[in-house]
Amino acid sequence: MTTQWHADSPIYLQLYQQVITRIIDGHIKEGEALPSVRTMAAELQINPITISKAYQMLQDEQIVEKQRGKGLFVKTGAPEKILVREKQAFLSKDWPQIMSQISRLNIDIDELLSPIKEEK
Amino acid sequence: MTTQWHADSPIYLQLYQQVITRIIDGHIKEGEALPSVRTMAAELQINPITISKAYQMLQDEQIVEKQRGKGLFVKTGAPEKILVREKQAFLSKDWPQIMSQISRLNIDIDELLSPIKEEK
Amino acid sequence: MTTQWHADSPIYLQLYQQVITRIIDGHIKEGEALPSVRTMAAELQINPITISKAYQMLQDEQIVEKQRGKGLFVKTGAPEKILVREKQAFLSKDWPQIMSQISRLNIDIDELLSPIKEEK
Amino acid sequence: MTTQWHADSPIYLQLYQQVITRIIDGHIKEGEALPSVRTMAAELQINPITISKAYQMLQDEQIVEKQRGKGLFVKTGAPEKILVREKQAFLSKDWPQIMSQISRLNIDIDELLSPIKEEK
DNA sequence: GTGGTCTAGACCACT
DNA sequence: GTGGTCTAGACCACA
Repeated sequence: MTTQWHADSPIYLQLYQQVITRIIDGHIKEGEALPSVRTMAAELQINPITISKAYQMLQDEQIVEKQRGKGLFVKTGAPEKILVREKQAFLSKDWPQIMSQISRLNIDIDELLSPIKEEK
Repeated sequence: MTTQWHADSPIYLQLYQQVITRIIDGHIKEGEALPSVRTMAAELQINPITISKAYQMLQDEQIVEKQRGKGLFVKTGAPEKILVREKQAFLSKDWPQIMSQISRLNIDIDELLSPIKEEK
Repeated sequence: MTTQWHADSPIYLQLYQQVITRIIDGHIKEGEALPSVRTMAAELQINPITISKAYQMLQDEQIVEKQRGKGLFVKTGAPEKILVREKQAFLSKDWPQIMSQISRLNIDIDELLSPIKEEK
Repeated sequence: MTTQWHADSPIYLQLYQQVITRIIDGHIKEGEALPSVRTMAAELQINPITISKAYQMLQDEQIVEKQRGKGLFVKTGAPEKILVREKQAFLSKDWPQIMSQISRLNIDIDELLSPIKEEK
């Protein structure tokens, strides 16, 4: 997991989001283990506490579970669960804001989408 | 200017964004004065320094100019300038991220847009 | 006296400096009157108090004197007096700072002066 | 960093200028950290917020970057960048004014420079 | 009246 | 430990 951090959001959140993404897209599968805090910390050159914070969030949200002495494992059903949750969040929170932003800036939606339509 | 603050971003930034919005939509016009720091502070029940911080940003970005002893005034050309700047920012930064998010979550674009199409 | 104000120094100081300059370069001569506060204020679209402040400085420095009921008049000997004073101030305060700035920025003096030498 | 404040410009600006100077002259090098806000505040007997204000300017100007939770570090390339910027500012803004001042006061340039020539 | 600066002290998020 | 934000209250320069 190679990464470049951007300054605007806390590292632990960026890391959290990355793990989420990798679970959704199948890079990390149900039942698989996450890299250990130490491994991760070494690889990403990051303070272990920061890693822990991200991992803690994943536990709090029931996405991974701790197996004592072994590490953290992706729970069964987690990928779908995440996908559904993120979709809902996007549709109910992000998208309305995006739409209002678009109309506020007087941007033409069709123009935004034309490149995509062409792909079809 | 009635307002409800949300916790996730600093007040001075929210205030800054609000002024920007009110300039874009024409509530505050070119050459007009912003409400004085003290007025604003009293009205919004906020520390004057917090207001100053927002106003300072607007000066730094050449959106507003100080007339010594009189107050802050919207510079001529500012509304268009802001609009262009925000549009560009949206198209080059926000929108690509939104698109990648949409494809990442495997969301159907037509579904997103159906409510809008119906408006037409 | 047509003028464009710049924001970085107070108007009354800019005005003061202008009068000084016009006395040095002979536009306003010994014994001549300054435009009245009111005239000046109307012409420059400036608060009369601001004009007064500049005029007061000129009185304090014995450059002009009040003739009751008539106005302010440039004292005899004022032009030379100013010239000497400003020269001294420049040589003892400004110039040393300029020199240190030049060396700090590692600027070549000859390069600065080449355009001038050519004039000769 | 020992300092004596002068009254005519705000402390945070003087501090800002000092840091700039120390970066140009190599006392603070690329990649190095600035003294922490608290350290500086204690050392200079100044309110931390005042320090922050100076540091904020340095960030806004891309001279220094924040490493979250670690402190502020001089960006690579910053020293040259600053030097170039300051030189340009001097040549395009300060120097012309100086020259006009010199001619206005009818000062002989060679006389100004004679002490320097002798150094050679 | 206007905005700008500074202090003292508190609280927060991040690493 | 780091910087960022906010408050309450004071003082100043400017018009």
